[in-house]
Amino acid sequence: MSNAVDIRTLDPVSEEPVSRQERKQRTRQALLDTALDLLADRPFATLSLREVAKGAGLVPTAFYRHFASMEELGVALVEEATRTLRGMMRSARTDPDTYQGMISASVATVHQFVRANEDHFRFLTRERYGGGPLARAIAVELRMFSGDLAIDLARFAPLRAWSTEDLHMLADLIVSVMITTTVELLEAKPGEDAKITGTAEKRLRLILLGIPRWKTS
Amino acid sequence: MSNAVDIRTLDPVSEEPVSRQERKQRTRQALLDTALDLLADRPFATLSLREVAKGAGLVPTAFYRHFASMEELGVALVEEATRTLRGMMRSARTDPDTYQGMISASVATVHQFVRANEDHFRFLTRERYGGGPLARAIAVELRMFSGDLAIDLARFAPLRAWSTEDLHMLADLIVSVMITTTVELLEAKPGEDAKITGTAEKRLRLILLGIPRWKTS
DNA sequence: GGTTACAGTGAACGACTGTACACTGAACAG
DNA sequence: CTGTTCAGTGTACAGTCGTTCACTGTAACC
Repeated sequence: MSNAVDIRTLDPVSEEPVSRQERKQRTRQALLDTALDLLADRPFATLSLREVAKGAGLVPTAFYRHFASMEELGVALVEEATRTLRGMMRSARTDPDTYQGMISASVATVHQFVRANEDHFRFLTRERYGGGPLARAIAVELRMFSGDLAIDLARFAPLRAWSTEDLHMLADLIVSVMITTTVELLEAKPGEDAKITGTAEKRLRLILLGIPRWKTS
Repeated sequence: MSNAVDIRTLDPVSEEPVSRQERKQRTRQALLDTALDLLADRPFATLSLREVAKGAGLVPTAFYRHFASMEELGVALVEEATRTLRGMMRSARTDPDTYQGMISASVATVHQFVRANEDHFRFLTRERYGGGPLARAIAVELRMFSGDLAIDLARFAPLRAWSTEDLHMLADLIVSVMITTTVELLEAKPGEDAKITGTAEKRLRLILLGIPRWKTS
């Protein structure tokens, strides 16, 4: 009566016997993946331990072999999505020579990363404002993101003389434009990407136009 | 054994006998109010019909006398919160003579309305990104908000020549700054208000500084 | 080769969920 | 005064929830 399946026969590619801890890590990842799937159209707080376990092909109690609670899985999800976010920031960090080059390159990077990791960005933007501990964890990460951006901005000649407070103000503003753009991309119907990225570039260009006239405090 | 209480004796102020439909409207409002209370630290989707009913002093089944489902209550909540939002927009619509005057007045209005209606703004910002039908309804409302702002902006001399597309781009940018400011206010610890509104004014000032140099398309 | 560690199973629990149904009593219309 | 309307009650049911506990089989260890 057992409908259990020998996992080793499932994937014809990996014939080598997988170690036990490797298998454990795989099911852990399966739990994270199905959770992310289920989160496509609902907030994290509505996920039940049971449906995540079922989605990963597990009996409910087996869940506890990997996470002590759903909240702990949520934290792991934040870490995973955050890794993607940091990857994006690393990709965006270039030393372009012109404003326009910097703008279009940054927007293109955001566009590319959002489209390649929709689940992660949807999760981050959803839960950022959802309240609870996840929102706080994501807020901390975004502040780091913004702080790093401020440091990068400080290297640009027109911003050399700016106070650190004003640099943070500018960085936050840019980040908020990027978040807005991300949400727009995630809610967009197919074919609207070009328009969204175009508007995003405009917004950044307008902001940067104000820089030369700014009197820092 | 009945612990029912004659409602008319509860409030010593309103002695006059209230009509039936008036009473119905009161309990309906009680349902909305307790829902808003419970939403202080969790997303709407986690609210149960039973706890909202209990919070309003009702037996679960009585809930259906007022709303066909929790989702319908959510829609009513969006309408209520949206009314506050429109009130804010109406208050902010002045014809100031200077940029700086317009900026500080607008930020002050946002500050005042957010502090006076924290529940409504928390609900709106939380559910805006929470997915589901509520998020869509709120998104529609915010687009209207942004559209109205674009029309207002069109009256300013420096923006007379701008294309409507660019005006919408600018309006969206300003709205996104206002939303960011609202979230910051709602997450602020006591005493941080001045700093937050100050930063908000800076962000708007920076944006407006770019306007004269903008070449509209 | 015998023993241990441990990922996953399956049954059971008490609490909570939305909803159906028959009801009560007071405000209302005639 | 009489009959109707209807906001609110109480009971009940079928699901789902998180969590417990004793268990099984196999990879890993000595």
